[in-house]
Amino acid sequence: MSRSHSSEALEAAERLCQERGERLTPIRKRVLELVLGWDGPVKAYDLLEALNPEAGTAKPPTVYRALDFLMGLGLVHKVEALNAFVGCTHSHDEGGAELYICNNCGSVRERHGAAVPHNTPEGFKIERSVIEHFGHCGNCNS
Amino acid sequence: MSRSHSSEALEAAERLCQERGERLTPIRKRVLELVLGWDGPVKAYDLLEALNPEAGTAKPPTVYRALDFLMGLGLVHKVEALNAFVGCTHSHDEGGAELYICNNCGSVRERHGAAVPHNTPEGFKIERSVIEHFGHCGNCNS
DNA sequence: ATCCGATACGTTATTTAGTAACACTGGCGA
DNA sequence: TCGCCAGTGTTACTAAATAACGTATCGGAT
Repeated sequence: MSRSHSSEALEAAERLCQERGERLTPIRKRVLELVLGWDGPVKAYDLLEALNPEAGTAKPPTVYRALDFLMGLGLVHKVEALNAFVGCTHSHDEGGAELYICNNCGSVRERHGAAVPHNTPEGFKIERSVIEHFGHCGNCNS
Repeated sequence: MSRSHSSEALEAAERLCQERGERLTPIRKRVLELVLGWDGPVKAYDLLEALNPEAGTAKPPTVYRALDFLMGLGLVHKVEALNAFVGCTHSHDEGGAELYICNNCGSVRERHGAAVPHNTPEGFKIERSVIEHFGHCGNCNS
């Protein structure tokens, strides 16, 4: 399960913030750690709960604001079909990710770059794509 | 705006139900009509509202049940990123649709068949794909 | 120094989405 | 005619997300 070292991702986050003149505040950092360390996609309210003993009594806006910020940086993606969030270690530059989500173990694999639609309607200019594949990963269907 | 004749789609729905031994009850039919006739993706609670003067006081389960049924038949798709629903006139057989949604006018175009991912993780078996492109349609970006 | 504006965070409340659980009904086959 | 069952009604609740406004903190300009 995507439990890759989050420490390097955190450093990447720091760097990214520097570059962009953004601030990786304690809350944002903590949320990022939680998302990265989570076993599969994580719900906002689960994050909230995880956040709470340690951060007083955080409320929904707190976690949603942090998530929005991190998504803006491309460090976190939302899984639209699950209303859940996944961390991203690639430090890619924009251009939506393509997600492969295992229904069995919850693991998420991420791919980038243009599974270019072959069949775009005449004149349609794509600005954002949501691409989420659900199924069974190599471990779970063997 | 996808205001194509819904009458033929309704007939197709009738046929489909016959084939499968399902029943296109008044509520289901009415919901399908509403979705097909709607200007762009429609929210469940807007359907509920539209349903209400005419159908007594429908409650959420009523509309969600109808939508689930219609999705099962492939006559309605959910736009995951919007928590909204769109009608489908293609009478295709399964195999998730690929949606092009205009951020400006709300129109939705639908495509089928395999924008086959070029980059699937080793061993991953896809069972369901959510593919939603947002941007501007030909009418709106010209 | 201190004032200012901007950014982030706290807090309350509300809206929007979706489902669980159970009761009722009407048709249809045994 | 009995009993099943799919469909619907109904109540209540959980989950997801945001609006609106108040408060704190930091950095730069005066």
